[in-house]
Amino acid sequence: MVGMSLSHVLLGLLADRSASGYDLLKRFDISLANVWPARQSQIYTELGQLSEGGLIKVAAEGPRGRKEYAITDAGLAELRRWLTETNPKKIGRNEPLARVFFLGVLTRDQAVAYLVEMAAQAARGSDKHKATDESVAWDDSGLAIYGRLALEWGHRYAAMEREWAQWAADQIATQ
Amino acid sequence: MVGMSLSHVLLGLLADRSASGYDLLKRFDISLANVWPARQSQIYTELGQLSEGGLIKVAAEGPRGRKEYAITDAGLAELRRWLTETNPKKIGRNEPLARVFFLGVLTRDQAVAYLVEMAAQAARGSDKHKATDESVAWDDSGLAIYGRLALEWGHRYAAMEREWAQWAADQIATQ
DNA sequence: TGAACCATGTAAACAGTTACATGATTAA
DNA sequence: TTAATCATGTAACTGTTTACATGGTTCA
Repeated sequence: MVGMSLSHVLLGLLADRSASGYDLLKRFDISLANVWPARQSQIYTELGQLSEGGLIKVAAEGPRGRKEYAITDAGLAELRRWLTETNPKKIGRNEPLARVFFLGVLTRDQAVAYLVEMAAQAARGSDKHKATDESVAWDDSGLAIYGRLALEWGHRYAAMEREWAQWAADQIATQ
Repeated sequence: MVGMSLSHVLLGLLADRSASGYDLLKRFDISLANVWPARQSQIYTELGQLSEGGLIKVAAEGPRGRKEYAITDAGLAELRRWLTETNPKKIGRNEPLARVFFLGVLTRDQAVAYLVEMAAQAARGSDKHKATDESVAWDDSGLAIYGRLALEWGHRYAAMEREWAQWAADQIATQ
């Protein structure tokens, strides 16, 4: 097990259903893009390593060199071990918020504009969430059930950020 | 300019006040640890590169080989350029939330326990924020003013996550 | 027949973490 | 005198991004 997190995310997606690298890439885009982004090259590399390590296997080959991967028993055990016996590291990087610390080097107008833009971005995020919610064909698989919980998190996050950014812009503007 | 983000964060801290690598390391811990963590080795390496690039300079040398860095005019210009002319990438990794997607491979009790622990963690985060707020000697520098806004963000974030996790645990438990 | 999409793979560069390594100064 | 703190630096490794490279299949 080389990559500690992307590898487990891939195991999680394959636990829901077998898929090719290409399928997984698209599934990332609709579900995990906001919490664990991954590039095409990284996904293919990681699939190769997981396969070599016996945590997934090529279950079928299709046209255009398509390889459909399925999780193995060892992979499922590893996924469960990761979820129950290791702690997620909670610290995450947040560039938009990191920038806020340094707005003091700009003019007040520029700082307010930055915060207003953050609020607008959050509002746009809300709309996008709503659209995703309506467009995704939710089945009753575990991934769909928990994916909807995560979507609700995104909804609340966007609302919180919009309100905070409006409040912050007001603090600076009326200071 | 090699590192795109840590380098700018260091410029931002040095714009507030000159400091040594050691000082910066501690300032990270109290202010930026939750939005842009950085290790000692990374900070020292980056300071070397910024210095080589003329964005900061050694303003004074003290005991034990201490080097106090100060931002240069070029560095301040670069910081402003970064803040006003480039867009922050908003996507960030969130491992605790990423794991939520895959709770379907666990038993219901295990999944609920995971969400309850997330709520507890968020509650502990709230307490820690309050403690930080009270312990930090806030001056009226730009960094202090905007740092307080970021602290309020952390406060609201923790409250949102606590409420969401409680709601989510309830959804699964009573399903 | 050409555009859109399906599908995979590698190499180089960059960013971040862990581990190692050293030594001076201060305060109890 | 010894423990805590101050202070810097490098090497190896892991993880991520960008760029390059190739070609098959489907549908209008």
